[in-house]
Amino acid sequence: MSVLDSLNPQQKEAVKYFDGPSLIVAGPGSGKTRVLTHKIAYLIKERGVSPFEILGITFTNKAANEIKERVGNLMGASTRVPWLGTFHSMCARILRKEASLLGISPNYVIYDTDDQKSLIKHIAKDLDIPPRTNLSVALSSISSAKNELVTFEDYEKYAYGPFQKDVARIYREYQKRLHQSNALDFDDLIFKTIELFSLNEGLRDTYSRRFKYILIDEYQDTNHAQYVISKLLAKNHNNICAVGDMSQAIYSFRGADFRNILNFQRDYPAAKIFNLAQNYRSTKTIIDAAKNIIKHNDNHIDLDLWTQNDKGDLISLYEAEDEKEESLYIGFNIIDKVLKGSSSYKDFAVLYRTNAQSRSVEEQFIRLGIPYKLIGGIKFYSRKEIKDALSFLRVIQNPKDSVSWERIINTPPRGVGKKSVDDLSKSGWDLSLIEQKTRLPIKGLIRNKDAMPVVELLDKILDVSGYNEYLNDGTEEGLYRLENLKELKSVASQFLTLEDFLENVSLVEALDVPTTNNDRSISTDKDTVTLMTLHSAKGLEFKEVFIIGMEEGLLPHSKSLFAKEDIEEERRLCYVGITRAKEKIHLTYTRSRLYLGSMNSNIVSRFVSEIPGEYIRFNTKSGMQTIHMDKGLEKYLDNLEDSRDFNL
DNA sequence: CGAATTGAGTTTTTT
DNA sequence: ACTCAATTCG
Repeated sequence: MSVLDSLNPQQKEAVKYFDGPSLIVAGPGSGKTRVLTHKIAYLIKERGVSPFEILGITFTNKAANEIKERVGNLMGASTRVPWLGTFHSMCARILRKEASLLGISPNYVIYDTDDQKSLIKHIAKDLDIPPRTNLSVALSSISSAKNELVTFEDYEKYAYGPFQKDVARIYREYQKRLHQSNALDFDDLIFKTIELFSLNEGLRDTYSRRFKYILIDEYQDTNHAQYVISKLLAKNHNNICAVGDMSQAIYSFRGADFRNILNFQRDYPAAKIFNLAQNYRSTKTIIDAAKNIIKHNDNHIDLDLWTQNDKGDLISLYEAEDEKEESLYIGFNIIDKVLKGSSSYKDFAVLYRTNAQSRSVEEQFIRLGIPYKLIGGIKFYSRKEIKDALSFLRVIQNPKDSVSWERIINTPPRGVGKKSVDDLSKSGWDLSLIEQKTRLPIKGLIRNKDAMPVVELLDKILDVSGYNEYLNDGTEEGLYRLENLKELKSVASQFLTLEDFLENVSLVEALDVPTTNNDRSISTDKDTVTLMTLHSAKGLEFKEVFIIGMEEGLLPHSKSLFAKEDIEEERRLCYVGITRAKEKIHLTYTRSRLYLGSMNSNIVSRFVSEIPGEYIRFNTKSGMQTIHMDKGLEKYLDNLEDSRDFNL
């Protein structure tokens, strides 16, 4: 059996093409992951390429793991799987090995957004930056600069006006302190790797020669630095395969530049283009509606998506009184179908533009007894106790890490005040001085860090620092936090070295730790409705999808209304949402809604009116009554403890 | 030092 | 409406 079997002709062509650059334009539901995995398997199995010579880059680590697993299935477990990861994880790996050439020691730590914020706050104070300076904006300016490969020297040269001049000073100092702390931020991982490759042509050549085949997924969401590094790596063999779809570019707010995909042919003139336009996921109605919306974008290359699937149901549109009724409507619809046995909870997803919208849905789902999981929201790794525990580990791994020291030097409170912190900071976090002031036996732990399993190290430091005792204060909250630490320990137990563990924690998004109303289990295959933002829905599919808040000001979001390109991105977001559904789309909007504390009356989203009327069935309250009167649902509601106020 | 009160800022989010 | 951070008070 060949790895080419079970592919359609276009997919087959895209998989088979291997000598030279190519761009695979993959519409939603067109079997993109299938093509990627089969292409890797094809190269290894039928073209005799060594896994060692293949590099695969994805948008998230989750996607990388999925591809790893699926390639493994195609190949049989004995074959080695190629390098697969994100741009960041690839660069972290290269730097871990080669960073000494840049004067960075290999035990560097990676600073996340919180670490960056506290560092920058310090800097602003020390440099006497005016107190009203918006430091978040300053930080994102620095981040954008790095994504555009602008050094602080260049930034200083071109800074215009007082704010940018301040940012320039912060940027310089920020880099200096990162270096002193032996730390890199996310942007640095890529920035420094590019720097490394330009300073050391031989090294670039080594990696570029090694990777005969480079595959990059979600190419429309790459930023400039990522674009440059992929070009550097592809220089020798020119075998770069970019996969993406401009209609699904939704991350420009993070520096992604979809012109990278539009310019692919200019950058690689020999490039062959493959279009995957057949959709296997959705009904004709859904595909047609999505196409009608996206064609309103000027900046849109028509892929002419099509499907052989049936027409299916019409798109349902519901005008609710307010957000409560909107949520109730969703809940009733779901219960009705589950009771009838035609669907189970996991077939449904509720998608929204902003996280704040999830609350009313959650409230009603809890009342109605609908199990759900909320994706996003509070991240596991940004919880206080997790950050504290990791800071303890990070100072053991890298005793120069000033941000981590400042976080835990007086946690739990042990009488180290501002003055002492200053002294310690000035000493460059001198370990003897620290032990003297805190009685924290840190030296011994640093000496023995590799002599014991990570979990044991974690247990020890949490004990000797008094952290365990500090949380064990008998409160509900303390117990919950200890529970979370247990979770962290179970993750830690999967790693052999401290370095491995810390790198994974920094680079890999929280293992699925969704909050559920039933229990705190982290198992993901529960029969629950999924609640998430449109952004996090990319790449997923559900039988039925509710997109709520189809209102001007929410989708498109009010902050996007001023610029045409921003509206176009909102439209792509809507397109992504609609194409998640296999069988049915429900759109809802409200006459008025309570949002961030004030009442708003929004008009229905322009994207709704871009769908031709013949695809839509307008649902009214009386339509709801027919569900409401249904015997099964009525009985269900009667059995609930809190059955007040269910009349619409 | 730590608790309590006030105040600003709330799009999307991965790495 | 609500969170989170910064400042002020005991």
